[in-house]
Amino acid sequence: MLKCALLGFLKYQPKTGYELKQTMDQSTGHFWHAKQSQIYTTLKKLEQDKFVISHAEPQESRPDRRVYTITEAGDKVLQEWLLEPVTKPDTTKQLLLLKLFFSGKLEKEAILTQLRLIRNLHEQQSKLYKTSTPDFIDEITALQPELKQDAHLWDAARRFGVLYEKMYIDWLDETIAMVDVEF
Amino acid sequence: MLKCALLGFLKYQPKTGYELKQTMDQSTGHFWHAKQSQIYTTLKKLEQDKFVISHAEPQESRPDRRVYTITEAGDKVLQEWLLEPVTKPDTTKQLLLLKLFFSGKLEKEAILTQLRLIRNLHEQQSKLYKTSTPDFIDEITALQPELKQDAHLWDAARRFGVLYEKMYIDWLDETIAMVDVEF
DNA sequence: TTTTTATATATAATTATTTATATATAATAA
DNA sequence: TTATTATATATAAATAATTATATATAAAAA
Repeated sequence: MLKCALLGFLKYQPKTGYELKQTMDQSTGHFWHAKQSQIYTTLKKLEQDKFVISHAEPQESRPDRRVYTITEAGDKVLQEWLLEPVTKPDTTKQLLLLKLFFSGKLEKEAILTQLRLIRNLHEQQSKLYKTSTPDFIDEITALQPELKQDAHLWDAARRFGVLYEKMYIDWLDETIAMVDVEF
Repeated sequence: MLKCALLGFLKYQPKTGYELKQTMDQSTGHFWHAKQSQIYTTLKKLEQDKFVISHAEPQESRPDRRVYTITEAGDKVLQEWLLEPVTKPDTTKQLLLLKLFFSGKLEKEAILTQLRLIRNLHEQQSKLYKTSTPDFIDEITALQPELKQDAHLWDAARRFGVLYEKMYIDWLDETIAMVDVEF
């Protein structure tokens, strides 16, 4: 799937591995991420498959930038992947839920400490999504009107993050209250 | 992490790989899962590490059952893992969000089809969580009063599933309406 | 002035996970 | 009666992902 994600970004414009890592972290980071090493190795595979081509751009006093460009074949697999229906809900792995599930014999304070720590993390995460929707879409549309629909979908993904963090914090508060009463 | 999950289950009682797979699917399935093959190979590693021991139970006309029991060393690592704080929110991978993110150039109907399909899946998933909380806890507590706290935590995990599915469907409805207007 | 951050790429080693396959039988459902 | 589901374990092969490491320089911050 990372292959398709990288093709998706390269469809907008050619990029280096370094730039792809940053773009991912800043845009899809909250629902799709990859380590730097995985991005570089996946770009190599994509080039072997002829879905991207690369060229080196020399720089003074730094390693060459290797810029990747999507090919027609790459564009085709991207398009096919986008149209392929998603047939099952994602099975996410939630470390906190897993630990909590087995924590019945822990002391009350150990559980509450765990929950409060995670609450802080989600509180912080929640703040990252504060930009308001209309502003964001207006800004993009003013500069690049051809990206209007893209901007709406990017914002939908952001809104997912907003709702998710709100839900998570609500659940934590409910759960903290429950542990406080029942343990 | 699967290692710790398996130890967590074996702490309650000895189990076979087959039973662990079923127990996982039915309990932690919505926030932690594993394929059968991974469970069997992980059990082997756990036995090499002396965190579990196994013995074969002969059966007529079927392969022997291999029953795994947690050891003292295994119990210790489980305990340590449970107390270790979770230091970052889980970075989940959401295939639908990833596709949607790159779908700005697709036709309106292609996007709506994708979103409606997923909505059905989450609608179904949502129904799996309907059991009411007090009933569930009462039932377990009546039979095994020593599991009262465990039952409360298991139910907290279930409630997470309920809230998550509700949030997801709300977001899908919002997003479907947006695509309907803007595309 | 020393450390950190940012710019840039790359590989090795390990761990985690999935997919596919093999074997074998009994009970149940179509 | 035929196909599927449930019971049971196990390995091979492939893919995905993480962790660690190496190299090199400039700018900015502590």
